[in-house]
Amino acid sequence: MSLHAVFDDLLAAYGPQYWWPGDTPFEVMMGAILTQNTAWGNVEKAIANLKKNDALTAEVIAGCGHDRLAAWLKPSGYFNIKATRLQNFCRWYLARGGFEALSRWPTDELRHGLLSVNGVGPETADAILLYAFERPVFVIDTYTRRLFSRLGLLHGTLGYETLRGHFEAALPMDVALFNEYHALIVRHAKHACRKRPLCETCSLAANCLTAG
DNA sequence: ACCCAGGGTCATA
DNA sequence: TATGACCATGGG
Repeated sequence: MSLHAVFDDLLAAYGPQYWWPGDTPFEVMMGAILTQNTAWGNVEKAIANLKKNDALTAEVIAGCGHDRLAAWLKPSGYFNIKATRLQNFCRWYLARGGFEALSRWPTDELRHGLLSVNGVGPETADAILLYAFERPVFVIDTYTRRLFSRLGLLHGTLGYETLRGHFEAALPMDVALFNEYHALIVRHAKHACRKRPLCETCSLAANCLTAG
């Protein structure tokens, strides 16, 4: 069972996922921060609040008061921390000229820049790199660790960079492939059901879905 | 009434 | 380097 085979299996089971769920690169970036340890449905509510108030722009988020931003973010949880994180990011983003300017940065420098923002860790940075800037970076999340650990293809205790290196070495450095692969892993994980520990949709190992 | 969710930071040892 | 506390709403 190779990383290629798992991808083929997931794609056959679920079909293309058309990620990231967001209309613009900026929405993708905000969603990447808001979804930290948070169910996506709650993130959608927070993003809807921002849109309803014409606040889904770097200028508004960077410039508005903390408490007002936090109130819009309330449904996504951790709203005080996330208000600070969104403002940290937007101020960094604007100070460097916004999306067009950042699009010209080499991937390594852009990654370091993203990681320099307080509140942006490796997974958030990589999600932004892959889904907003369309760079070939493999995103490692808890679902990825859990699934491949249970399939016996890697040790879940390995560090983030080590895991990312394994995937990127074993697969072609292809944006479309990395995009689809991560999306399929999340799609597969959301199929999890505690009452039904066997995966009935694809042919992956039994018990590859359940949490814990 | 639990458990979990598409993490990250900070304080300790 | 490696744990643990903390952040917080909402769905199952």
